[in-house]
Amino acid sequence: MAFPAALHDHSACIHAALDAAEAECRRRGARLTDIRRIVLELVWESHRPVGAYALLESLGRLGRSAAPPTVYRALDFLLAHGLIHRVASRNGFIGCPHPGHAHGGQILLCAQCGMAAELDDPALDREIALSAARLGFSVSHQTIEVEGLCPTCRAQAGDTA
Amino acid sequence: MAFPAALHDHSACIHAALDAAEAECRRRGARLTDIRRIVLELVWESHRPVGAYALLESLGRLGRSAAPPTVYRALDFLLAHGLIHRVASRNGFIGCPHPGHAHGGQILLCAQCGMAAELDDPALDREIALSAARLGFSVSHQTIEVEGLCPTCRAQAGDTA
DNA sequence: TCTGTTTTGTTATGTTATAACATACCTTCC
DNA sequence: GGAAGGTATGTTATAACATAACAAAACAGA
Ligand SMILES: [Zn+2]
Ligand SMILES: [Zn+2]
Ligand SMILES: [Zn+2]
Ligand SMILES: [Zn+2]
Repeated sequence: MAFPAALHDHSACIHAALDAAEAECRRRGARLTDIRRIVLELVWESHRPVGAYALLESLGRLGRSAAPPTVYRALDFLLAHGLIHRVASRNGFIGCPHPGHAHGGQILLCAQCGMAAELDDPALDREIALSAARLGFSVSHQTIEVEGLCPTCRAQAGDTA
Repeated sequence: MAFPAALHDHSACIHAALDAAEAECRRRGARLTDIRRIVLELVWESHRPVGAYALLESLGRLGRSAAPPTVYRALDFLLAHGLIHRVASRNGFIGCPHPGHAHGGQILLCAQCGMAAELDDPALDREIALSAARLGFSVSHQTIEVEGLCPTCRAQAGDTA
């Protein structure tokens, strides 16, 4: 899962995500309604976490103005079916590039440009489960949010390490 | 860092935390004022994450009623000096049992009883840094919040695994 | 004591999230 | 087609979390 480059064909990202979502919903017998699809599309407008109220405004700009519960319900649906991840440290949401494929949320966040990417390292999951087990704790769900500098921003800052 | 047992001498936890905080502030030349000490004590009232507004109410009950900024300022101070950790997924705060000793936030949260404990596994930090580096990402700060069942609650649920 | 700095108080407001209930919309079975 | 039951959305209000901006007080060093 590479970090998104500053410039890339982002419409491809959106299309891929929407297609994957359709497929996943079909597979699960879940209904990807208009509102849900639109919200997912809006979440995918960038690779940065988006807040619920920003989505609300975007909806308004599309002539689909709504109240908070509408957005939160759509987000809940998308979360429940693994189509987006919640970014707790930012009160925001990002699209998941590979729904269906089981994985906990391991998210990299660039402090400079705000871009997010998934780490998705199974060794990490294992290490956490193992480490927790040593304390007698059994893991059901984990949130990993890592802040730092993305490759692009490091290069800009002259970080050659 | 063991998971706190359901029944334990919690006044000892509080005393130890307060003493450690005094020491750490002395060492740093930071002023642990009345309000800050009281808020820290209130954070330590349990091993569960506490919200800012719950602290506000507790303060009121102590006859020390205050407005939100007072509590948030105290929390900011305690965070800045590593005396508490923020639990992003719960909008809450827990006391740090070993301030001074550098460590990222690795927090275990029991879904049943709500108790929290720190994992504090350096191997985990290393694995994250390494894994991120493979994507060209340099880590500055990480939030790990793991939900699951604590030993006590597992036993209660009959989980023998 | 004076002076500058840090801390706390106070008021107002911004931001994020949910409760509760009404309405509309599909789906299935008759 | 029409009723019944479930699912989804609309709507209003409010709860929960967090900060901006400025005033007053406490503190520390000269
Ligand atoms: Zn893209
Ligand atoms: Zn970046
Ligand atoms: Zn304790
Ligand atoms: Zn428990």
